[in-house]
Amino acid sequence: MTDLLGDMRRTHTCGELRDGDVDTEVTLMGWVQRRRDHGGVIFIDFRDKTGITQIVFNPENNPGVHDKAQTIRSEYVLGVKGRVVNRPDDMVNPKMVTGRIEVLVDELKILSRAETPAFQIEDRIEASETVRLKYRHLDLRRPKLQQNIIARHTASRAVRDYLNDLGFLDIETPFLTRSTPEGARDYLVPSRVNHGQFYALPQSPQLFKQMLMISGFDRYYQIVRCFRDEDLRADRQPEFTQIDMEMSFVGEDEIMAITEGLIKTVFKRVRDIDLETPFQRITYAESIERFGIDRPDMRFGLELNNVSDLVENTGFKVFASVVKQGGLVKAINAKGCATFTRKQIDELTDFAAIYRAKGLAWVKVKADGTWQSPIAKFFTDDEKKAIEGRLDMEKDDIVFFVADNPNITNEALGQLRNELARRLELIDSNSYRFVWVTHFPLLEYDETEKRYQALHHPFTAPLEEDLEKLDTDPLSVRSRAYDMVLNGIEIGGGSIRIHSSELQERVLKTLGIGKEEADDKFGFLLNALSSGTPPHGGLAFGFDRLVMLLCQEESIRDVIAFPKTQRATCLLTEAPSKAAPAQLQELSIRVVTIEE
RNA sequence: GGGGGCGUAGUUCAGUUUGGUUAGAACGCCUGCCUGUCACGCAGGAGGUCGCCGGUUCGAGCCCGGUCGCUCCCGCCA
Repeated sequence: MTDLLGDMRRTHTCGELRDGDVDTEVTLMGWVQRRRDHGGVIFIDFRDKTGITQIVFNPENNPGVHDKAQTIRSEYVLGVKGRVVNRPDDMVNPKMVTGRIEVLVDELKILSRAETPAFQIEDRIEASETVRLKYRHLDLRRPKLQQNIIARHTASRAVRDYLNDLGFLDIETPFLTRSTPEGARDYLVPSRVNHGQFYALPQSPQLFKQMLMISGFDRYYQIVRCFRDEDLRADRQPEFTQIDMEMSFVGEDEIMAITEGLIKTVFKRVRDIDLETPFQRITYAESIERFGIDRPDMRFGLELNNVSDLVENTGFKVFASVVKQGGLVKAINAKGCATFTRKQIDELTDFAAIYRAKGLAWVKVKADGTWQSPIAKFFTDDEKKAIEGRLDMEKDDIVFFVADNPNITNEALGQLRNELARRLELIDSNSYRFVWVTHFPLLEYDETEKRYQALHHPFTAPLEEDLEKLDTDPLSVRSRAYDMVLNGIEIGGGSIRIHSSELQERVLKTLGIGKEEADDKFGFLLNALSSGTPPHGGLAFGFDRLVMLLCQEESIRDVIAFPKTQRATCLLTEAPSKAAPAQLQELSIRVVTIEE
């Protein structure tokens, strides 16, 4: 079985032959998609990553080859040599781009036999995620996944071309690095030569890229793997890829312009879609006010309205008491949806409850303009009139209210807005609406740890004009952070960084990180910051998410060649696995079970 | 850590509400026939630890308890 290939070499791919190739002698290599044996003539759909060409074995043409072809089964790997011929006029297959031709085979090499695959290699075949991940090598043969992986490559290449042309340098940063206390849980790697000590895999190259700016590299990028040991989602994997960028001597406007150009280039190259730039910008405060969440889907309306001031003294105690305790009452008007049934309203109430809303009040406007609602009796005519005016309520509308603390009201109603849009089919899946969300708060208060935390990360610069409030009213300080949001999904985020060691120490102090701890954990950064640091900032895109949206997939697993399951395992390799005792011995590690 | 969905032939599923003879269908697979199909067709056939463990029962795919796996979501995570 040595050198089955012999001197046979591929001359064409399975997706490229057309009318113009008729009478050409060609050699194709690929996999058997499907075999149709008519007793006499045998047809095979012959597949490689570029497409499918029908190859034909005719006993009149070559009896020996035809006999051999009878043993061929699905997923066998073949090399075939033959002549491109036109199909008879009434046998053209308009569904295939190669459907006007076929290859009449003279020479056949069975390069590899194959067990019957666990599932058929076709896009229309539905296999469970378990089966697909266990046989990932087969799943990856399906045309859709092949297109996704190729689109990923095209996107990656477009990014590199674009940034290289703008003078960005691709610089690698360490994977074996230091644990940082802020942010997500780290993946740890034990050190053999330093017993009892651990590296952390990077959650992002944040500090290294800032160090590179301090070193004078000006413009840096990297398409880089990052690691976070947190629970998974459809759009979250424990290892994921970022387009990581950083620039010196720039402000928000230059970073946004360059990254808009980047996204424009990627959409053009991968999907041939022309995006309009610059993208719309709104502040965080405006986003929360109008959409309830910081990643608004701009493809539809259904905006939120604050009615707190109108119901502060209403007879409906739930609303009044929420407002008096500093909460918010906000509402959405679903125009013309008074036809919603009790069941539909209950479903929406359950939906809001996922986001901790304790209830979902509603009002239908009847044909005569009066309210149909369990809470109608609590409102005076003046109050009703004021609410109707604020929400533009007309007959056949239904309005939903959430009353709670600001976080819950905004989140629950913002999510309800998305859900209503899905149910009402207001979303055009072919539309791409980008928006920058700017001026995020610098800090948030962590109730469980009783301290402030950086919303973005501790190196984000505060807005100059808010600096004075850092000590007096830290939560009102806005930052120079920005997110790029596409169709309600955050695809990238970044900020202008702090470039003075004094300000950095001050922010760390506000975060409850004292001088000693700061020196221990970020000493190298503070030291570097005081050695001549250019103003700088950057941004990182979630590359997997971006490709997912480009490929119109629902899960990033479908744009990652070898993804992990929700329990962070790999069904193909069965990672993670136990370490051999000798390995643990070398690392000076003993595994014990700690009772909770 | 919590909530929802799923787990039955190689694959996708039905069957579980109301426990009862030999667990079905489609696709795939195997054999035979078939010279123009392209989701080829026709005839026949093989194929099952009903995820796993335990319990209830004369009897469990079906009821109960536990457990494992896949998945969606909340928390967590940018």
